[in-house]
Amino acid sequence: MTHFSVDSVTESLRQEGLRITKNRRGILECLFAAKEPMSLQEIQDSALKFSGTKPDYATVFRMILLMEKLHLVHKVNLQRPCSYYELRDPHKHYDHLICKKCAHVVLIDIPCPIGDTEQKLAKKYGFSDLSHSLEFFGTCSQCV
Amino acid sequence: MTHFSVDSVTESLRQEGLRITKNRRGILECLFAAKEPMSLQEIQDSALKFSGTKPDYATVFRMILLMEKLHLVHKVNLQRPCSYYELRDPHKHYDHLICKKCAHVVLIDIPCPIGDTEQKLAKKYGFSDLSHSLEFFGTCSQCV
DNA sequence: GTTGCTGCAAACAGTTTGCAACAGT
DNA sequence: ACTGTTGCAAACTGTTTGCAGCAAC
Repeated sequence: MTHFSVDSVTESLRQEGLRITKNRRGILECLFAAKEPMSLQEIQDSALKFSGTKPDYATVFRMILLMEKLHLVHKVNLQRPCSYYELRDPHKHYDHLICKKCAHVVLIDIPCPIGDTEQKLAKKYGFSDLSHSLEFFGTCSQCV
Repeated sequence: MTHFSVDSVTESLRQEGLRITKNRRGILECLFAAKEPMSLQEIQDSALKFSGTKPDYATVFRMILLMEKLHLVHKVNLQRPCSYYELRDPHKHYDHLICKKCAHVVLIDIPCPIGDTEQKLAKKYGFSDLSHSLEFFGTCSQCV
């Protein structure tokens, strides 16, 4: 199993029969360089820095859609008007801490507190195949 | 402290200097009758059954906006194209379990698994005034 | 009577699509 | 050469606002 990187994702895309264009490489590189989830707009602007050409908004949209279907990218609910996306290594778990004032997003790295709750819920409510989305909101030290 | 009900909320609104119109009463009644979070569209349609007149979409929008500001209503992230809202008794806690197939929403009534995680996070990341939003997704027994 | 509420209709913003030209394989 | 990808521009959808007439207080 390879390390989750621009190259490994490129390889996954190629396996799907997809073409690796300058645009797509740029988008991938900017996603891997990102420190926080990005909007399509931000990805578009940032991709320019990586590939030298600014992909069309629709191109970014279609690329992200594609990656979402392949579970390489995930939509994060930041309670803002547009959608934000981040790469997801399928072997890791992600929860967020979001500042309500400056909108700064921190990836939490304490053990996920959900633990065996999912199994309890599955049993109690007759659901299967459970997953969850957990976001914390608060005020960061800069904004107090 | 009064029971959370159409009347208690009506009273809160009145205290804010707001007028209680037929529209507003209808919207309140339909929210209290709701078993799941509702979209503005659904609220508009349902209010008709309660007050006899169908409020304009903009009226529903402004009423919900108002109630959101007063923390009487909360937006729920169901990962669908439009927003969904539910009443919130300020003294209760709400987490959801959502079926990915039929979109059925269940309010969870097990103790919230987040427990003291918020305090830990506050300490570790220097955040204050923490809250969270937690949604579980899965497949309900009808949809397996 | 005053002031807030409502319906209407138009403006907005983010998202999504169709299509002809283009580029990766 | 073939077929997937791109940019452009337009269509869509949900959200938000301005305003004149109406209704609660």
